[in-house]
Amino acid sequence: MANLDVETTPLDTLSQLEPGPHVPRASDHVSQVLNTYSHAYGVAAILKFEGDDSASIYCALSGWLAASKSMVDGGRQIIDVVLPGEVMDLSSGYGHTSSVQIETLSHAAVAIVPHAVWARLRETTPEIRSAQTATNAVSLSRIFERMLRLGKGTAESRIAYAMIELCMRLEVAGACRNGTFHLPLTQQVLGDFVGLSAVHVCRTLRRLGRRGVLSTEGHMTVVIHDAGALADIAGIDLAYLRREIIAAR
Amino acid sequence: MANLDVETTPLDTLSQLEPGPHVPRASDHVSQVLNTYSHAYGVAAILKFEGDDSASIYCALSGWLAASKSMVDGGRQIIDVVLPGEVMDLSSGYGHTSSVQIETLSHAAVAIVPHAVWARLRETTPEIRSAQTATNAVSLSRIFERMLRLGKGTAESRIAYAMIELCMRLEVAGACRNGTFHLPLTQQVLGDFVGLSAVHVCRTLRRLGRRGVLSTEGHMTVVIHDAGALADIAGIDLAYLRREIIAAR
DNA sequence: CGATAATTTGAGACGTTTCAAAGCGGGTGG
DNA sequence: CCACCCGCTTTGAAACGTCTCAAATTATCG
Repeated sequence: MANLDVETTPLDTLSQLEPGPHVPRASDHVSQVLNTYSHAYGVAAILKFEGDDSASIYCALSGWLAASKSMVDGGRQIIDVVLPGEVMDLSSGYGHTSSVQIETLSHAAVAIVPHAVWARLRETTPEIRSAQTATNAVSLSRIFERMLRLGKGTAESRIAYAMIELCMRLEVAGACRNGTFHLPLTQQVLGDFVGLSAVHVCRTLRRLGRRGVLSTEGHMTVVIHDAGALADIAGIDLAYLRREIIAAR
Repeated sequence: MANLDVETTPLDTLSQLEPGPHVPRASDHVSQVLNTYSHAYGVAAILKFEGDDSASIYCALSGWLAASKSMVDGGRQIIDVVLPGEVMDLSSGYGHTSSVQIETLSHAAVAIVPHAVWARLRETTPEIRSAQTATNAVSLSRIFERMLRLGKGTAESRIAYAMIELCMRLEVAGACRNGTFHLPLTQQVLGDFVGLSAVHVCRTLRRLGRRGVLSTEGHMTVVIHDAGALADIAGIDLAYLRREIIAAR
């Protein structure tokens, strides 16, 4: 957690990236810019501390990022995760300090683009502009859904919701087929995301497993068997949620 | 909670409003626009349901508003509150549907300004533009702080944080002096804000009272006696928090 | 002043956390 | 290639915090 290995070797695997809708595959120019500012990181590398100036956007070219906050007594809450192909723009329009810490959850290639550069890109590329507007909106909606379950909501509904949300988002990037997807997270980290202890994440996951709703294989590969039941437990309507938290293409 | 009394009598008490920094007292033009679109509501009036189109901004001229979400089983979480003089712009830049419900927490005069109008106002009034940018940033920071405590954080730290945040925000509007301020909220509503049951809000408030950290008078008038102790319980640094969650003037 | 809503307090149930120990599993170095 | 080691998962048992239910008290509003 105090790891800070910054192997800032420019990444040349960018072309392998299957971009989500937020990073239109369109213009080579965009790819070029992302490539220029890309860096490779190990697991749990801290890209930015809370309180640092936030003057860049973060695009996960591969791997997962997290924006988190911590309490003095050590507890950590993950505010949002950034999946491959997604962009996190903390400072939508202001040059303030960051109220969250940015870190990698897995090995990751990250494009850290200065705001000035990104703004210029946005001006010259209408697709980027509209995509980002939509992205900001759905990000907020997702945070609100999670917040609702953090406040009112059992362990089961938090886990169920998280699985549904991550599945839907990964589908966009083609990283989820037939309800099967891999999470590069330990149960500890998943707990930091949904507001539960690692032990209770384990128990909850296994309880859902015993009921046949989902199953896990190896290190955090999840298979959703009964999406309807999972949605009931999460307390959401799948179609409504998709409209709410996935950016329209 | 199902109340929907819409007494849309245009409000002429606007001039009484002591505007916060978000609504620069400056141009009469702004006041005029707000006045044009202002309506008076009773307690618990629902201004917008979750899922409705969101094509307006909400400015609390007097009274408090809340943005909330509810679970199917009835639990409600208040995502954010809007204090007198503050503006809530859900759809910063997109014409989507709202992912939250907007309602009044008290009697309130609310300016509901269509986006098109507000956008024009923003273009012609630089102060509005920059104020709104700053407002958006601090709103997010506050939500993140609350989210952290919703996930990790005891009842005491949630209540303590809420009191500090509300006190700081009310100071801006001149509605808090020497740590004394009034909350137009029942303990039930406060519970919906901090993610606790009404009963536990009561217990926590009284426990803090017994320790001499704060006291309450009548219906939710709060007096903070020991801000330092309260900040410790909330797990924050007062100076840092103020920079983070209060818009620079 | 009476009706109604909100607060306060107690007691018990429930869900989650913590602590602890026992199984995997994957990676590394011998 | 095997054995070891370390981190992650799994499970149990007990402690803790919060919720629910219920009743008494206090405030508010008409």
